[in-house]
Amino acid sequence: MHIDLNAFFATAECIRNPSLIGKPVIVGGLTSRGVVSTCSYEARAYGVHSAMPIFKAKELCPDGVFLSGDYHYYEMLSRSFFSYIYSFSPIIEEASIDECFVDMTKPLSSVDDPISYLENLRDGLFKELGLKCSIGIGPTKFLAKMASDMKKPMGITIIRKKDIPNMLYPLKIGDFFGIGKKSVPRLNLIGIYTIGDLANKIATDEQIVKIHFGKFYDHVKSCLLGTSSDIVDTNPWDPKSLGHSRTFPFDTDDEYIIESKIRELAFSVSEGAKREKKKGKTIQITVKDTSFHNHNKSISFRDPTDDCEFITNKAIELYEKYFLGQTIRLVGVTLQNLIDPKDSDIQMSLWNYEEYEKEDETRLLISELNRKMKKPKLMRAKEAKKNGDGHK
DNA sequence: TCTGGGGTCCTAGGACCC
DNA sequence: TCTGGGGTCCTAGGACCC
Repeated sequence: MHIDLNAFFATAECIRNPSLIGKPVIVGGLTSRGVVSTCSYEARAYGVHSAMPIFKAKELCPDGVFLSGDYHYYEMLSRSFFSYIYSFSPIIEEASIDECFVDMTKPLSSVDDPISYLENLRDGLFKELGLKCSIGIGPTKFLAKMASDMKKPMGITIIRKKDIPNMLYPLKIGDFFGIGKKSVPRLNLIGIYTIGDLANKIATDEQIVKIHFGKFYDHVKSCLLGTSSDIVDTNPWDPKSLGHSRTFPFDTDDEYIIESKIRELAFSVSEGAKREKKKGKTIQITVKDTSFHNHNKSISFRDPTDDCEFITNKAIELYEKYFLGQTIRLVGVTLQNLIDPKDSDIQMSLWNYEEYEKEDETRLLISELNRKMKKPKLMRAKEAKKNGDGHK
């Protein structure tokens, strides 16, 4: 089973303020550069949707109720949601704040009428917590996920293996979970507009589909056959990276403003790492330029860190080295290659800390030299070409 | 006063090692 | 006379999801 809360943040606001029920509620960043996070179905009727700039939502729905959101409150409600689901099955994969996969093999095996059982689950959630959900049932996580998307709000949908041609093939290719808006035009180019077209193309010209999807191909094929994973992963979230970023109210090249923000972000990142009991080997800074392009610069170390000062200094060094003077829209700091310090303590103690430092310095020196070497070489080649004496 | 912030995973090239 | 094969790590960029 895949279960998805409908318009979660907007519904959450209605729960604590019932006077909002029935109104177009729009939750999102209320700054000039904010976007819609979630909105109620009443707001969707005006054409408002997630990720839409707030200013546009205000144009479409001037009388909407605009709220900035309260993530801690949503998190709390989310915990209650999962607790409720745990009372049906202990095998749950928490996929995000408002959705999860649940292994219902056992609970459903002793049930005569699965639909009324699921209606009961859905209505109980609404009665107990005021939350609305859509439920999808299938033999794989993919099919359950696709099913829960089909009837919103409060829908219950079953996709059996034999239903795949009837229920999935007519859908637009962009509805396939994992195929996004960049891939759609590329697939259109080879005549794939629907999920059925994709299945057909695999049957008739497998090679071209393989080239398009790369490593993703095997997964896509198994999804269409109804043989992709049905394993509900109960492991708690184990972060691989932790980062924070901020969009400035105005594009800026002000070194003081940007570096102050980097300090704040680095502090939050360090706190987050400590909270999660993680250390990272790589520090990355992200910059979004005025044309919305992202640029990342990162540096790695032998010894993982969660140290605020270290992260701050490295992030600022990266900024000054690569972006100083440039006008930017957003800056971010991320700690990557996270490891559990417990796992590396043994290895750490085998080494002398100063050896680590020396290694880092040596490595930095080498990469620095390489960078310096690279340019002149290229320039030499260019000059040689220009002078027509390349063979010299 | 025009488009957030949190993540995951994949690709691809280069340096380096044996 | 004219350049291996296998592998890891680092870095940058990008697609995708909620």
